[in-house]
Amino acid sequence: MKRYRQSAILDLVSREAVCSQDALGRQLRARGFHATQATISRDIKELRLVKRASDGAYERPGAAEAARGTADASLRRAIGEYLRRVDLVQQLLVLRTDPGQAQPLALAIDRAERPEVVGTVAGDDTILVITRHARAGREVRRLFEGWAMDGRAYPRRA
Amino acid sequence: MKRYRQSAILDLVSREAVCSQDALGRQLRARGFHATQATISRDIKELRLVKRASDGAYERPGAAEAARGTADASLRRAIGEYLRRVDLVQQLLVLRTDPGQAQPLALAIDRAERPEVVGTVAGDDTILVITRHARAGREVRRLFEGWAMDGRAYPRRA
DNA sequence: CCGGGTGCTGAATAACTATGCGTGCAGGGT
DNA sequence: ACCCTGCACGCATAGTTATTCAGCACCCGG
Repeated sequence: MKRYRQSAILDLVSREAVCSQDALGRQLRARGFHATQATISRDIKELRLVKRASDGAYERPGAAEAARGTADASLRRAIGEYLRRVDLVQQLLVLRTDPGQAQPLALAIDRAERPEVVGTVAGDDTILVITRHARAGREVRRLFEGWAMDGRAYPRRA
Repeated sequence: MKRYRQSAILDLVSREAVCSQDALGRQLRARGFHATQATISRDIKELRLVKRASDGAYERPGAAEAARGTADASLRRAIGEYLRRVDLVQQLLVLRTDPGQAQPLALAIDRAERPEVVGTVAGDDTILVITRHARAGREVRRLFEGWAMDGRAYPRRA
């Protein structure tokens, strides 16, 4: 029983954002498993799942990295994860992240080696991206803003 | 204030396993920050930290992957994380993991391309590793068992 | 010098998760 | 057959985290 149930948990969690063990319990019931929250807590621990603070969903650690492909896909993912705001001044792009996240995002931008981007300077929560000219800046902004919208569909609690 | 505090949180969390927001609060106080659990909860959410179910510690997602180097180091890490038991029968090594973890571990073993290992077959929580001969099997077992002991030093709650 | 925002925070509390304890159910040995 | 031992589990509850509600500071336009 335990084995099948735990597999079902992995499956459920990979398909959709499940934010509480009770919710998981209900989903499991729909699949024919009956388990209390206590049991699910133990399962989750054994499966070494991780709970994201940002939306409370459970996931397998490294699930994100498995989905990661090229440097470009990586950048896309980093943007979806870290980018908060974008401002454009001529050919200079000012990106804001939550505190401490500027470095990883800047790294992803550098690695993507986009031709329009001349270079980046990153502080703690701000990145300055220098593009070749204002036109390139606008393009990059549009691109980044589009990506930033992508991963925003997690359910919130009521 | 918020910014500095959040940076301190990232720093603390990367240095040692912190399992609760109250504990984090105490550590912060030692560094001169005063914040209630409510504030820390919000910080953790903004920083998008993740809470491991296995030991309750907070971490940055991808912290593990950043620390990852060669395929060998990756294997080492996967073993520390997933391997539960090892049995040896002649040149056949039977590895046990928690449910659903056999596939990722087998993948890591394959990728390491160790010369003693001919191939692997993985189910849900069991991996069969075929080595060239019994001697090679013993070597690999010793190696894996050593690695499996490495990462076992997380603090537990009292 | 006001209102009206906005952002950050603490206190209280609701929501969620972990765990001690007890039960029942195999499997193994005597 | 009977007693161990180990495992899985539920119940109750302790422990941990998220959120709501308010208050305060700051800023900006009138």
